[in-house]
Amino acid sequence: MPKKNIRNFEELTDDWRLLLAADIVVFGVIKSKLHVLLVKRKFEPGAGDWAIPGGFVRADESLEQAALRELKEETGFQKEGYLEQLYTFGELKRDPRARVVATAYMVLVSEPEKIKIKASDDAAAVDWFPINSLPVLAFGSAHKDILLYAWQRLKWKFEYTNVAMTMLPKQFTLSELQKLYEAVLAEKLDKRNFRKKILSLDLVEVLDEVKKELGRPAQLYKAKNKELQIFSRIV
Amino acid sequence: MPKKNIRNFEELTDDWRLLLAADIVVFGVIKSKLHVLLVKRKFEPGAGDWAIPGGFVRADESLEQAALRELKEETGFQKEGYLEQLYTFGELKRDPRARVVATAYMVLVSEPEKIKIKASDDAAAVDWFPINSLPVLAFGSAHKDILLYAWQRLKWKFEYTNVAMTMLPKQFTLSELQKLYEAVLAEKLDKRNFRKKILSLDLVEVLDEVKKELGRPAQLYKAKNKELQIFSRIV
DNA sequence: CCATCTTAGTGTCCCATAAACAATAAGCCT
DNA sequence: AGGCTTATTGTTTATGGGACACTAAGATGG
Repeated sequence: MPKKNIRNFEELTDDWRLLLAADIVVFGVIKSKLHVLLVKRKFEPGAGDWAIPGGFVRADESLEQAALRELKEETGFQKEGYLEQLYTFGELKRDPRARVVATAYMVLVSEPEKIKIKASDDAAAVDWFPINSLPVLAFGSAHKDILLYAWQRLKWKFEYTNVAMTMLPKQFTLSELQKLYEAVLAEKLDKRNFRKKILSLDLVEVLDEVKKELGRPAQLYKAKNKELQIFSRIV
Repeated sequence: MPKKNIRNFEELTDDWRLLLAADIVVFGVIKSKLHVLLVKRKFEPGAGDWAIPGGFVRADESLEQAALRELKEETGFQKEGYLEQLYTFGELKRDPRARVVATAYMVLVSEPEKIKIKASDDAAAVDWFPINSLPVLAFGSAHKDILLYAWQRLKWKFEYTNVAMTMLPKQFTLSELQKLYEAVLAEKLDKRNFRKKILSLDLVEVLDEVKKELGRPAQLYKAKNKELQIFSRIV
């Protein structure tokens, strides 16, 4: 029977000893498909399987710092864009080595193809995977559950906030914005209703440049406000 | 400089040693006002101040188990009703004794006046406080921030889900349901629109009993579905 | 230069739901 | 019977979401 409580910190024993991990789900859109960044584990448990980047939180850093440090260490990329805490998974037996509790974060990046990623010493590889064709993941269903939870949250954020602005380059066309929404929500949207809504919410600002590609040139816009705003409903 | 990573669990040193706490915000409505359950701390830090019930998670129990165990130990009441994880607060220097990370939970109870609460050995007192007239709280602004965060979340849940059903007795009148909404949202609602909405969402079932008090007797209802359902908007 | 291809851009109608708003009903008490 | 208290019920208006198809601008190639 463990001690009833901890009044003096020196009483701390193995009864309360656990590790806290920070896992980071990184979302980016590549070729109009939503992707997540995964690392191939080099060591046990789960060596050879793909996993969400993450690692243990040190006693002298905040949870967010730990999440971003691990991301940098494992994938070589510096945070840019949006960071949000998702959920803390605290069931027993997530890691056979010890009691581990994991707090999951979500990071959104724009133009993932331009980000240089490279596997660290601890990872055998780093790569982007389409959210709907994931490889075999380590840690049983735990990491897959986290990914699907994160995707759910991301969909919600797209429907009710302007968070999409953090996944776009400085300049973009309304068609690009719509393709981003369609990639995240995994559904087609009506072009006219979409543009009407975006413009009426005053999310974007017209630039005096156009983007010329195949077809009629498209008006370029920039985000009017990158701070998170919550709306009643967007799409 | 700490070690770069933990490959063998035996390498665990003080660099990764921290305590995980579970704090539980308990909401109940008393006399048509939203209240929270607090404990008066008997020991340092914050002895004499009021605080959210909570304590450290043991290595052999899940986060939820820890939250409910601490609630039981500190206030003497067994969980009943709704439990939801809120957020994990991981900044440094929350507790002067050691590095502490805290995961906050929210519990909703019906008929709080009927619940017997009693201070444990570790607490000097336990009591309910109206959410908008809180006492001086321990841990700087940390616990107050958690309470306000929890209240925000609760409001959202009331607007978009049927979670209110978990805060009602088995039988209730529509006026009682409306008073519950008004207590949580801290605003007056239109009686006709409210009843129309509740009935159209099929949240309740008519009983063949009425409640007689002062005035015209009121139809009694029961919840049709206590499982959490999400709607586009309720009130 | 004209036809064709490709993507950008635009407006209307209908329906469902939100919001505002007041009179009647049922029981109790004196 | 009249007055008090709380319960119950419907209509109108305004707003926003959802469905829907044609025109515009530039590029290319015959």
